[in-house]
Amino acid sequence: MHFLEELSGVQREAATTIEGPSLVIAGAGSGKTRVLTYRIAYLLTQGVPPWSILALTFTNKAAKEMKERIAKVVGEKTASQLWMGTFHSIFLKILKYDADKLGYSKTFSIYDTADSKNLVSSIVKELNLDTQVYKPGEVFGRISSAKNNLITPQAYASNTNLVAFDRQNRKPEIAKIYAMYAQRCYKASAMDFDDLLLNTNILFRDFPDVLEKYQQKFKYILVDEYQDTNYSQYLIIKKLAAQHQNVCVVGDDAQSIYSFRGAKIENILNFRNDYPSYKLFKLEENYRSTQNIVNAANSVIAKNSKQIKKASFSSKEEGDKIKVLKAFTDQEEGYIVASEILNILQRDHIPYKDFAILYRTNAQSRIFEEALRKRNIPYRVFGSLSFYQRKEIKDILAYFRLSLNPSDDEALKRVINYPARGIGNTTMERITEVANAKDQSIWVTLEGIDKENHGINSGLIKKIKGFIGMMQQFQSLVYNSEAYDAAYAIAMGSGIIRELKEDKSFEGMARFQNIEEILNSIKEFTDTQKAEGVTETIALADYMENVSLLTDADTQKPEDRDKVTVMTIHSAKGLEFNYVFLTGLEEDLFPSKMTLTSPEGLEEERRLFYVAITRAAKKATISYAQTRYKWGNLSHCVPSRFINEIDSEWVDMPADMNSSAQEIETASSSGSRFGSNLHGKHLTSLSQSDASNQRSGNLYGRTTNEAESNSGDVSDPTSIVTGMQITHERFGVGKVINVEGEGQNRKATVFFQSAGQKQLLLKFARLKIIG
DNA sequence: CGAACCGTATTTTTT
DNA sequence: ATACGGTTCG
Repeated sequence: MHFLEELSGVQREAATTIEGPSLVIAGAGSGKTRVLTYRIAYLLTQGVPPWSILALTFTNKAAKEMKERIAKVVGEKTASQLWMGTFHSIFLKILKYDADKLGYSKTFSIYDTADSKNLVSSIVKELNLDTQVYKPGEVFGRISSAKNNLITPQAYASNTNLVAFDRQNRKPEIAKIYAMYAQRCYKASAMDFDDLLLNTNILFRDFPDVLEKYQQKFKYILVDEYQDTNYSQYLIIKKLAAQHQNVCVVGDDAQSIYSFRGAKIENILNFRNDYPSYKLFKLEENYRSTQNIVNAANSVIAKNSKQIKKASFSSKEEGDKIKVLKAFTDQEEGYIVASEILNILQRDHIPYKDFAILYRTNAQSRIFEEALRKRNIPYRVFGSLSFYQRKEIKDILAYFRLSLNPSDDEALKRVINYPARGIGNTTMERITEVANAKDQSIWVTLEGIDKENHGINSGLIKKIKGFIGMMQQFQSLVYNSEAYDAAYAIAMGSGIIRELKEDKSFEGMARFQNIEEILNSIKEFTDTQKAEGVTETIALADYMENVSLLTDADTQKPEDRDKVTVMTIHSAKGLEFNYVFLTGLEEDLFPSKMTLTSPEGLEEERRLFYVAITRAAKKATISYAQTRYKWGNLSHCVPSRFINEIDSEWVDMPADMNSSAQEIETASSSGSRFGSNLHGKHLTSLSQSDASNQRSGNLYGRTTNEAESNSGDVSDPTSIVTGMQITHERFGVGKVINVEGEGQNRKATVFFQSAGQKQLLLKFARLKIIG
């Protein structure tokens, strides 16, 4: 058990105290993954069979990495027999086995968020309700949080609080929508993400023998990121652990950032009440980050009221202070961050993968993508438009789903007229109406289209029959062929391949490649399974089970190994990087405007900030922009309160933290017309890293004669208007995006081919109009 | 039915 | 800015 030597005193105790309930409070970077990994390895070396260990992680990636580390200690074969994965994937596995007990098909589908919202939307329309009032996303949110609190439609309708709340919000029909939604999912033999947990609870409640089977099976239960479990998850664990009580939960209340998904920080705070005989382990030493980073993070989180007391500290070097970068525009923020990365790269010769750019919202990714691409810095964006959310991927997966589960109405609606086969909206509306009236799936209704045509003409019936015939072929394929063969036949037979091949546009070709990629991944999946010793035929159903809960963070291609990571703070949870750029630190963006309605909301944003900054091992850099495009127009930004909440001891502020409005004023009233470094600085305000800018700080500092000798110069600022092409004496060709202000204060936002977006005070700008 | 056009809402975070 | 939904015309 040499591996235990890699653990510190507390870590080792936490890893080897295996009997009874344990609560491990693990601060950021305190080696909690290591503790979990070695605890499992330790259990295995003590003779505990791998299949009696249940380890629940927050992401597939975390599970995969942990499994690999365990495999190194105990061997591949043993590690592969562990029950380790996300809540959703583990309970999907359990539900697959007993789905029929709950009245679902064994090949039930999984509705992703988009499917769920579509279904809600069609129910809202069906009930003749206003979609402006009953916004699908919002209604689905209500449904989702009800499910995560184990509130069934019946319970919802009779819960006076919920009903009163909805009535107050002028949405009294939500209970009804929820009931219909649940019914439709059930009829379609489909579960949404929340159902995977809810139905597990129902299975355990209604089938005590099943519960007992798993209670006995799982002698040791481990839960990672316990602070982010919701009530539904909490109860599953409680039930499973009831017999052996060998439950070890690991978490950090300071890193609870998923309350919007129903996570209850109370779960970790109340552990002591649920398991009074629990043992507490506090991992307080941060082995990841420098002292400066840990101190800065602590100084901010101290502003929160709800927390378990712990003293997080670092014994590593002091390190650099947190650096704060100010940018004039969002574009410039991208430019500065990219420059800074390039600087460090050139100075230290370190790999790209040491860097991460983090932000609050996915919408911010584009600017960084552009900036990195311009500088040829390889990067990988996570989230935003995940591979599995792309239209073509969802289309082909819908064919697979419908082949496996003909009741899957959402899949059917997606594919019946893609590629176009002349079965349009009117027809589908009619069919759907009949299906709903008869309380049967659309598929069954289509099958019976002959007998009672519902005002559908013979041409259409022929088309529908064609579709049915095709799907029936696919249905037999998925059961009788290997996964890849079936998938390939469906891709061809459905006409998807033909459709995409015809599209010669750049996007069309990309879509075609994506289809190829998914087919390859199926091939890869079957090959891996075979390599792992599975001898039966690998069917498409096996692949679908595997793929339905994957996110793009789970799929790393070899060529992605050394790239700058670009992602939201939420997805960065659990990861670490030497250099972290925490961007968009502006009020209403981070903290997000949506959260500022409640103190709890702000506290969660603060925890998010804590998570973000503690991702950094060596250095954390914070940036904000003074202006940013929101919904297509320029808006003014105020630096985030979180910047000021960092104890000034641990942070390097830019010389002036003024707002841009004040600066413009200073600039125009500062007297000297030329040669003012101040103007050069604030108008370009590029990074310290851009040496050429620094040196040409007085770029406007020409003599009047020189300037006037240039006959094309703009002498009258009012002659600059939006849309005009101009050249700037240093930035070159650019296009005027926006002009605002009057007289001396007139300024223009200009997009330059070479330098990106700049804001220029026209009074000082040397411009030439070229078109 | 389907392509083309127009208007509007969208940006919180994810399994 | 853009994507999506709804409307209109061929």
